[in-house]
Amino acid sequence: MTLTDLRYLVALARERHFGHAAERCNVSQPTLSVAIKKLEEELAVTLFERSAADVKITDIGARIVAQAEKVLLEAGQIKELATAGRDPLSGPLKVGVIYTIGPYLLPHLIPRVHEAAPSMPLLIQENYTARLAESLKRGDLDVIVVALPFEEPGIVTQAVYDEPFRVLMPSGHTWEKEEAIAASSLAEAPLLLLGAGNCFRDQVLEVCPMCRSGEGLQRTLEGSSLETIRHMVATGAGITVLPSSAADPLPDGNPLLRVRPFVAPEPFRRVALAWRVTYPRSGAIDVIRSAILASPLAGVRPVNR
Amino acid sequence: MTLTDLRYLVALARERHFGHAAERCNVSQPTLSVAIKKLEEELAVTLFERSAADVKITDIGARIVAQAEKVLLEAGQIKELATAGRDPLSGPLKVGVIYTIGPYLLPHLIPRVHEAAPSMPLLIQENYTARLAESLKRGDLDVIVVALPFEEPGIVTQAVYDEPFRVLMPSGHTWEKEEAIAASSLAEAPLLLLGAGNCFRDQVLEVCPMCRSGEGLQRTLEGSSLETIRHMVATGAGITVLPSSAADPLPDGNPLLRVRPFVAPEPFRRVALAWRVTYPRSGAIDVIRSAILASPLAGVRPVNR
DNA sequence: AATGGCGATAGAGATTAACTATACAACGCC
DNA sequence: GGCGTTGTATAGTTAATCTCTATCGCCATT
Repeated sequence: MTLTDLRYLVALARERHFGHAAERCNVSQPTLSVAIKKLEEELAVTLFERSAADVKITDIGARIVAQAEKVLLEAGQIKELATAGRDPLSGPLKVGVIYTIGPYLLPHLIPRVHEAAPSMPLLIQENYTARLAESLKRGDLDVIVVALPFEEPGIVTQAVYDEPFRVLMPSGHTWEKEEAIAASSLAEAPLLLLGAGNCFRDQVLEVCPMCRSGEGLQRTLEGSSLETIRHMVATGAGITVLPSSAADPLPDGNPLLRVRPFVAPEPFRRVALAWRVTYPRSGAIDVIRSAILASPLAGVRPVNR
Repeated sequence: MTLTDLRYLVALARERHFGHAAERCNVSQPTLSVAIKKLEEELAVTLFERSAADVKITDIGARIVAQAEKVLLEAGQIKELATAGRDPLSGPLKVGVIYTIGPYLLPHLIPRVHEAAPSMPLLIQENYTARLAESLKRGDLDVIVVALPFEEPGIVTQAVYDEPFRVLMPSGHTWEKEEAIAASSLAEAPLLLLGAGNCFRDQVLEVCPMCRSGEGLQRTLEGSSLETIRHMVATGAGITVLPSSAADPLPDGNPLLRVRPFVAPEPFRRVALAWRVTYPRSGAIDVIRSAILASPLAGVRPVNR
């Protein structure tokens, strides 16, 4: 029993004439005859009474035809689903973003994606890189926004932008009069850092290797966020390093805080998109990338692909 | 897209492993691989993300699989319908009976059929032979009970029983003292007859050809029934001829009526079943025949097949 | 760098589906 | 009653499709 057989069956039930039904199915009369006969043998029931005068459907035949129509209808739905699903910009997209990017990127990203792909709602999760990577590999996420380096088997990445780091200090700090800060000097001040698991923490420590050893001078704030640290800096608890998208939007006239760049070469992080090599909706990822690049993130430099 | 493809699809969605899914479908892994690939091409959507680690279903794939399961379920219903319909004794049987048999046969027939084939309800219609024949050919009836001769293209008949004719007369009639009545004498008395269209009327006139010409002596009662005629005979309006199944059950002590046989050779009618040569439920017809023969119809003689 | 698991691909063989041509059955017509 | 017409079934051939075995290639792991 195949869907073709069922189509023949339904056609014959409608036409009550092998020749006409065959014509409607664009096959020859013997083809349809044989198919019906085989179907009757397979089901071991007589579906039609053939006589010279006409073709009559049996009671059981009529019931089976009705069921066959239902099958064909449901099968047609598959094609409809496929047609509807063919557009990579339709259907929800599950996006993951690391904590140190989300709050600054998403307010810009979301409306832009909505405009570019109105029927692609975003399901967003913020988390650590490691957690995002796991979700991505499991299929719980479709694409994630992380900082490089990021290498995972089966995952491809595409750099989107570079983002320089800034030094954030309280007003009145001794470095306030400097134009730019040298990375090496970070070890001198109490440096407030995010907890382990945040890649940004590691990147900052890489900028200033001495900070790692100069124990006591840096303080790790578990379960915290950049915003929390910013407030702590404002109270004079220490200094910190922020990505430009988090640091630069601060009103320069903020009475309690001062932002300074690093001396060249500026340390920076490279932000990238990552997805499974096998992920089929590349069009959706393109939209995300474009929307990120269209977002006004302070200080960032696009990376040419 | 075939039902087989959909079975492969559903299996793969369940197993998330080409090899295992193929095994479950009793085919080789390449067979399943190719089938899925072709399905994806036909639908122009990616249903699964393949990677070394595992097989993930896409969102659109999951929706299509759900739909495919629905299709397979409905298709399975076809087999169930066929299995249920394979028994010729299941499902209603549309039976036609001529007016001069119905009232005497059906009260016996119906309970016997119900006992022999409980899941075969009878849909019964009484009518003239010509009307029954038409309905039978149209397919509105499955089998009819008529008197022979009955010849129609595409229709087969099977004699069931012979039924002798009786003379019915009011008490006190001059023939009351006769043991048996000669057919030729019928022309002498006012003979009450059914209206045109009833085959029994023609059969009676054939028994007594003189009645046709002896005008005035026979009276045609249009729109009447044997029972009505019986009552008229009781009032002394004339005599009539009845089939034995209608005449013999009359209590012989009935004060108003007398029943006499014809002198040999007794005239009789041959009652038969008729159905389309193409009708597939011959088992159902056998049940009807057996039930008729098991019915206690007064005076009838079974006809060996 | 080697290995093993897993899906994709290639090529051969077998099955099946379709066609054309024709047989066969039934009915209607002359 | 023979004959033509109509309509379905059958035969035989060809083509498409399905499925197989064998093998490749990729990737992740040891």
